[in-house]
Order: sequence, then structure tokens, then C-alpha cells
Amino acid sequence: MAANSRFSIAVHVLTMLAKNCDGRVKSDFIAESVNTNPVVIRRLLCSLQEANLVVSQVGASGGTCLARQPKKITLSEIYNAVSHGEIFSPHPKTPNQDCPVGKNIEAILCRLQKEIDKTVEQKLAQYTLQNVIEMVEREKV
Amino acid sequence: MAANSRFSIAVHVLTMLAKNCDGRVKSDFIAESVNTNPVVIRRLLCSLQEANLVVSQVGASGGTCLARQPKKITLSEIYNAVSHGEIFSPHPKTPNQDCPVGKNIEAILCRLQKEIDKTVEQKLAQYTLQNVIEMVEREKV
DNA sequence: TTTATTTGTAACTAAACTTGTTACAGTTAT
DNA sequence: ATAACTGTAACAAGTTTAGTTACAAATAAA
Repeated sequence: MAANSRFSIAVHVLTMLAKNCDGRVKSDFIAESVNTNPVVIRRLLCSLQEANLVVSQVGASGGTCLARQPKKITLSEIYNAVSHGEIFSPHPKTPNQDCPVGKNIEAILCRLQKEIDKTVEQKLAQYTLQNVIEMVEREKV
Repeated sequence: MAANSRFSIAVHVLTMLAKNCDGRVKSDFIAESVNTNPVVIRRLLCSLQEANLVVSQVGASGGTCLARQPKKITLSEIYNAVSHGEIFSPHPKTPNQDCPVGKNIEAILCRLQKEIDKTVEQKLAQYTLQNVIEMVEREKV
């Protein structure tokens, strides 16, 4: 383990919700499709709820539904809801500040990090959940 | 720990080599600037050597130097040498193949993954090690 | 009002990965 | 011959991840 698959599962979960948009979907049902434990799904749904992508209802005949139409949800929003975009990590320990390279490299890498994040975000923003649904349908053929 | 900082360290290491391009640089010297153990640096240098970015020499008065001019080394090459570009991971377990979403979502996410990787690669390819050196110098002011 | 169902969440485990560290074999200049 | 290096194996400690059990709280339905 130890490699973040939350975005993959989140896209899967939201696609399930979109295809069952008429009612509230239960975490057990989603978990069966994702092939995992319902608690894993509920944990993820909490993050998606914080990001205002879904609405959950507790109690009997509760469940979750999308907060918006699939065409109004971008993959960028999904990504931000469940991951913090870091293509690479900074130095584990602060570099030697007495070395001219060590003193300045962190700030440069930090700027680069942000620039890449923005690039990824722009790419992911090109796709909506609706696009994913259409791809799933097309794939079926 | 448990967050890959190899790219950050690789850029740091290569910048050190570029600024000491006249001779062979020892792992102990680099480790002091990076503030880590020389073995960590040597391990990284092995990866950079496999990618033909540096040349190392064993034995007394050995060390490492760049294999090419800094302006001919892109950050994209560095990234590929030390990381395998994965912005997100696939499902840990294969989704339920009896569910239309579960059956198709993996292929779609895989294509998306590759597309994002290409985007990141293009972004990183815009910068060379020479650019980083210039940024380090400029930062110093 | 009682009961069954469902989310939310805490606590724990096992696996994977990362860096740091020690140790040492092999290579090379002096 | 000796000292100084790299390359690499082996292990420890810390972090993160998904999976799991358990249960409190909320809610619909009987």
C-alpha cells in the first residue's frame, strides 16, 4: 500500500452517484463496486461533502447524492477535495544555510511546485464528471 | 517521512555539481549542503548515473561530475530519473467487474494519468539545470 | 414509540514506502 | 601499501495508506 488512490476512488464514487442520481446511494452499494470496505467510502464521502460536491443524509434510508449536476463538477475540484497536489516533496531536513545552494534552493523548488500544481489543476479542470460518465458509457461498447 | 523528496534533492545535488564543474565532487561534500547522510546522496547519484546525467568515479580522489552542460539537462529528465510520475494511484483492488462503472473506470483513469504525466513532463521540460543555477544566483541578492 | 437502517468517526492493524545509518567490499590515486 | 572514494546491502524508525471492527447518533418506518 502507501500510494494515494483517493482521487481514483473519488472519481469512481462520484460516477456511481451520478448514475444513480434519482435517489440516495448507500456506502455499502458503492463499496461493492469499488471493491473495498464501506468505511473507506464513507471517509471519502466526508471529504467530498466538505468540498460541497455531495450531500449525505444520516439515518434509515439515508445515503448520499451529488450536490450539483455532473457537468458542473470538474476533476480539478475532485482532486482538490481529496488530495493536496504535490508532485514532489520538499527536502526532509532544511538544507545547510551556509551553502549558497542550500540557502536558496528551497524557495526555488517551492515556486516550481506551485507552478506545476497550477498546470495539473488546469489540466484536470478541462474535464467534468459528465465527461467521465460519457467515457464510461462509450467504453462499454 | 514517507513522501518522496528525491526530485528536490536531485535538483539540489545537480546544482552543486554544476557549481563545482571543474573537478569531481564527493558525496560527503554534497551531503553537507543537503543536510543528510552521504549514502543517501550516493544512492541518488546512482539513479542519476543510470539516466546518464552524471558520471561517477570510484577510488581515491574519485567523485561525481555532470555528464553534460547544465543547459542541456532539463528538469523533466531529472524527474524521470528519480521518480515515476504518478499524480494519483490507481485503485488498490480491482473494482467489481460486474458493475458497469467498476468495469470501465480503470481504463479511463489510466488514460487520464498518462495525459497528466505528459502535461507535467512538458512543464518540467521548460526548465533546464542552467535556469535553476541562474535562479539560485539571483535569489542570493 | 420502538425498531431497523444508515452515516460519522475513533481506534487499531498490516503493508508499503522513505530516509537515515552502519558496515564493508571493491576500486583507484598517491 | 595505504588512504580515500564509490557502490551496495542490511536494517531501523517514522509516515502514510487502506482495511477492519465497533459503536454513537440520527432518522425513517413500522
